Amino acid sequence: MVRNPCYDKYGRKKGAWSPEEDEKLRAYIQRYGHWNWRELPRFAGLSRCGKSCRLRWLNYLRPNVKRGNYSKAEEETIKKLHEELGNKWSAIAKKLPGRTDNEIKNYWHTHLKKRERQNPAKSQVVQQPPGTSKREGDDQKRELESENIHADAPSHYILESFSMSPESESSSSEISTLSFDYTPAVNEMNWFADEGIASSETFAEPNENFWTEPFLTDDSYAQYCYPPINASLYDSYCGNDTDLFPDIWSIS
DNA sequence: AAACTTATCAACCGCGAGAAG
DNA sequence: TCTTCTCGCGGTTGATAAGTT
Repeated sequence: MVRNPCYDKYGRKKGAWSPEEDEKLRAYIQRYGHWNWRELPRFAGLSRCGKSCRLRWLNYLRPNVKRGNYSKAEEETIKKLHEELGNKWSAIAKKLPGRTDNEIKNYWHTHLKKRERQNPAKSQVVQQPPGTSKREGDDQKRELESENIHADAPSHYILESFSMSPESESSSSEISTLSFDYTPAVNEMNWFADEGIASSETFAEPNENFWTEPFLTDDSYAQYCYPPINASLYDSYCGNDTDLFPDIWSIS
């Protein structure tokens, strides 16, 4: 279901994420936040483009991301908001805590859109029509199961007011919005360590210039850089405007 | 059992908005 | 203003699981 790993012309990995990459990214962001997506993979030791890291974090690694099993309430919310907002997936996702725009978009295209077409007059969840594939039937079964699980699930307005406990909040997407407007002191970073990040030791503590140095300019930062390269050559890391990378990456 | 078809969803791509210089 | 850069969004792709013939 995932794309095979491959490498772009700059040597950056594309396709499916390995558990090791996931762990590196998760540990890095939970420890330091995502201060700059473009630069992040370099510091996190990932040969990925920032965009890919961002997507992976938001859609998969971020705490409190719910997966699968949409409740009826969530489904109704999606349908209703889609009627109101159209394909504003990110806006819809904001109303569904734990769901990502990508996931909602996928869900819409694979489940709801089809049903809307089959029964445009009715925005209710409809019974499985005869002749529908077995797989669809399984989906409905899963949906019904999830419906039971979430029998008391609130409407989207209630979902909207969903608030996380202080504990979950501290380990949730709030972290994902941490920017370097907020410059944590080293002891404050232990806050992340409290999350029980197994590989938090992967990253050495930065020196005091770490957060204000936009680019690697000397070897003292090499520990954050994988593969170790001259940062000045890294400038267009995630852009489409450099031919330097084949050589750079081939060094490692 | 094999070949073919369909559904799913993670991930990629391109573009636009907004911020900063 | 204009340019550059980063981020986020929405559309699309493609590998693979699941179903059908």
